[in-house]
Amino acid sequence: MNPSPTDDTRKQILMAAVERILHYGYSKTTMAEIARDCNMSAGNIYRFFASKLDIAEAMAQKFNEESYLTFAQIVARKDTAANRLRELFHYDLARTYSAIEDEAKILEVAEVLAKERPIYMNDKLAQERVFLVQILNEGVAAGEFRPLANPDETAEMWQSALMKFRFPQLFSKLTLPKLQRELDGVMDLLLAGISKGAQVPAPWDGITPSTGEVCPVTGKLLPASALKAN
Amino acid sequence: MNPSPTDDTRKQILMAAVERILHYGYSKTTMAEIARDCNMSAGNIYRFFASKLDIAEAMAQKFNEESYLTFAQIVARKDTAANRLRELFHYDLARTYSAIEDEAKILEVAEVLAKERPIYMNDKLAQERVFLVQILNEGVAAGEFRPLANPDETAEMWQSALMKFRFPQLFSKLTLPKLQRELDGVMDLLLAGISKGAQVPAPWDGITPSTGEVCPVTGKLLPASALKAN
DNA sequence: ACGCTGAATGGTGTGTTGATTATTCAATCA
DNA sequence: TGATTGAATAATCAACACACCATTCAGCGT
Repeated sequence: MNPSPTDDTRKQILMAAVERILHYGYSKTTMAEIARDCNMSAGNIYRFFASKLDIAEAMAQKFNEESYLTFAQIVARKDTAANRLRELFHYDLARTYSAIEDEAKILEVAEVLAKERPIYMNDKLAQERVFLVQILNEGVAAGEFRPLANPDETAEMWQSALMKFRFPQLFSKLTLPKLQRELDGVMDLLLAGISKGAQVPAPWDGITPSTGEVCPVTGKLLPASALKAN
Repeated sequence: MNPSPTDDTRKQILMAAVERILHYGYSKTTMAEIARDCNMSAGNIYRFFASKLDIAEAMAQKFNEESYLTFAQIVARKDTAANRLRELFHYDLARTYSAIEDEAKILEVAEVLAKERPIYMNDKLAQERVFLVQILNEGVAAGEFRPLANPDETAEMWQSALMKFRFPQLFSKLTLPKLQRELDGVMDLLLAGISKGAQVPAPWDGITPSTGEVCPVTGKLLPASALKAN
């Protein structure tokens, strides 16, 4: 609970690592260098972090927790639920984008983490979903949105649909204004989809009328001429 | 117009290339091998394809055109617009997924093309959008959907939101049933968003009430403690 | 005992060399 | 003359040796 010396050392290591990684990149900074910055041996770092990858994860978590502070502010703000959802996603996009712009090396951390720690990406999404669900529920309670059968699932679907705007690997070469306009467009659709008058589509059974060849397993149409016979 | 000998040769080269690439992968098949299969010299291939990459593109285009045949069938089908949209995306997902499953080497072609020919990916999206716009317009005309200010833009937004389900690089490690369920969930939201009663959200000005620090440039909130001072 | 070091280890990058390969083009063929 | 070849070229790839680095742990110091 209280700041133990262990926590301090952990923080010190993390700070040294962040500084070096932001400057030289993840792969170019070595455990020995981080240790030297902290006046300790490389081996000793392992008493505080199980691996170099865990340092990257802690770094990302720190970055994300800073976002969560703002997310919390946005959630608490006196505004419509729709506006708060917009705020939240726009804030996230702008922050991630500018982080990459002026700290290009941070992209490498994101890539390493996405490849080597896919579970962390899921955790991150789950953490963020808490804020989304909160806003969604308030929007429903306020009569702004239609009743949602499963708000947590709705939040997941939002994340799915907005994936393009949340992962640097996917947008790093598009311009921010273009991304912002597109994000707005998708959110228009999603917001309309949970608006009061929206008609929830009937569950779809996936059965396809028989025109053309039908795959016996999935019931889906096959192309008129398949690359390969099934 | 008529099948000229030039077209025949082109087709022959493409067929030989497809066979080899599907079996050995893109990088492992050489122009010399393709040429040998066609009883010609490697140099001669360049009279029919400007580069090896163009062969990959032609291969992808052929694969996609097979899909477009089915897309056309789906568009022409007697069903609700909503069901046809579902059909179309489910068909595309299932076909792409199974292609990767039983022709793993095809993923390499997709990756090479995405990296070396990003423009082709845009073309592909534009080609597919034609089908989407058609269904959207019919849905509006039939009174099934609300009037759409700009159907082409709506189609773009759909593509944006469904990106996760259309690019093998993004989903190759998830299971098909999981993907199908998630695709349905996102489409539920998107369909509700264009349903008759849906309320189009008011345009958003992006101005944020002043709580916490505000970035002078974007007007967006900064995190309580930023990684780096601006 | 406990916290730490620094040498040992295995795996992973890196640089170099020698093929392979995509691509071009002057020369040949029909 | 137009279509095709195959040698020439420059770029990329593969293999090898070597250095480097993340990670471990036996032992030292406190």
